[in-house]
Amino acid sequence: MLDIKLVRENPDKINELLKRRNPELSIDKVLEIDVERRKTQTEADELRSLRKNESQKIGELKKQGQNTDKVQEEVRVIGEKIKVLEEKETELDTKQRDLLLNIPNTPCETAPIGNSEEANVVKKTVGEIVKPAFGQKPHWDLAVEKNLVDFERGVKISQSRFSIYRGKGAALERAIINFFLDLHTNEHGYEEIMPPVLVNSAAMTGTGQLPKFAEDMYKCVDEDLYLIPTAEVPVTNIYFDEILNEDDLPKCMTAYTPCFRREAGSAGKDTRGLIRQHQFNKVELVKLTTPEQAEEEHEKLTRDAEKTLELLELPFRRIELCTADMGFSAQKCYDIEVWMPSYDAYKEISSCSVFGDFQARRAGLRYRNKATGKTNYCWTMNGSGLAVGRTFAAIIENFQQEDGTIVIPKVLHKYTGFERI
RNA sequence: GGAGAACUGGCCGAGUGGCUGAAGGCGGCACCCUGCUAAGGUGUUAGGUGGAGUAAUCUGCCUCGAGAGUUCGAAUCUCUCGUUCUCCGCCA
Repeated sequence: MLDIKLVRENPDKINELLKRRNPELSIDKVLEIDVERRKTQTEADELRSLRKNESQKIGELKKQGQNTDKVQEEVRVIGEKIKVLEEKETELDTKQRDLLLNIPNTPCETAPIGNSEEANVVKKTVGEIVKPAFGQKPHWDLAVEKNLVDFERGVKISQSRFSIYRGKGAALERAIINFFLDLHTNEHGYEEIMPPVLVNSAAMTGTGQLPKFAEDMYKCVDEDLYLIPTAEVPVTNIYFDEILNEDDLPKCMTAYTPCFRREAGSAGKDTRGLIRQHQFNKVELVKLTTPEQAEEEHEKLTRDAEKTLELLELPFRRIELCTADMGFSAQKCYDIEVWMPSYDAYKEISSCSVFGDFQARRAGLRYRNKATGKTNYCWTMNGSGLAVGRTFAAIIENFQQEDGTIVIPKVLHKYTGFERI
């Protein structure tokens, strides 16, 4: 959620930044309501102040044993007026909040400007793309052939885009998860978190999934609970409505969870294989930082995610997303894309975003500034490190041999217990 | 699911209708004292949202789990909901 004070003070700047995302975005409507809201509040405040003072007088008069009927009646009338104003206040307040909740974050100044993914900027490319003479099979064929993933029976017990890892496939998926977690906790200094995968609407609102993206999530019928679309939601909200000490920042956390997405708008896209499933495994990285730490910590976080691919020896590249391609809550975002032979292209495998205080304002994540004693909103950022299923797909596609076997990357051997499939 | 108890500032904890945005303690911060990474003293320290001012700062209002109600006036009384603890029941 954008800071209303900032919006009020720099309306032109905010509008300009928002329009870099989408020319239709504007905060004008919010500002209109803001003016009225403040006016109403001032009126109500004055009346409340009056009531308070008068009520206090009644107390004193009663102590002196005087009759207070007349004053009481006057104050009662004031109370009625206050009630009317308070209703208006609440209404305007809600309206303003609703509008703000549906406005995306402003992209940072340096984000590449553009109106489609064409404008994304490649920042670096790592590893060589080897196109073997024999021609690699796409992972959806290879995984079925080797009985690593059972797509058809997954659909039978659930629905389309749900699948079953089995045998060495399940072992490989588990190995990747463990490898990621071990690397991030032991080498990169993250705390491992194993959070609930069902969370309430407050948490979903805190990280920006609600109210705008309600139709993309699975929701419990009888309770205020949603299946998480990413571990970002429970992990970022761990400190919901808390005030942290500056000394405790940055908070670096990593979590493996299954993730659940309805993929409402993507019918027909990536229907084959593991790329776009309704349920998938992901190891997430989340950091809560001060604004000063944010840039450096984001670079580190992105490198931490990239490190996993380097160790797996998968070719990948980092791109910086342009203003139109960034997620709702992000102000800056790097995507890491891994080489996928079946697409003959790089495919997104991790998104490392900085949210500024956009999420923290929604989630009430604050810290106490050591020098001034004042509280401040944290900055939040996250990145998947990485989508496990996509990593799985990349491994079996990139490392298949002419003889039909798949060579497992060395770093995984101690987790899988086998070196080839 | 049923019964009882509880929910107050960063934390602990007083507070049963006006003098309480809230005693006291801990923790934090500042300064002082002290010859050794100890102990002590003094002061300071909630959040939100408005208004005035270039600013330092001054000032109104709201907030004692959430919401509704009673009242001239609610942390304090009533109701609903949530959460926690204890006991009972149920349990793939």
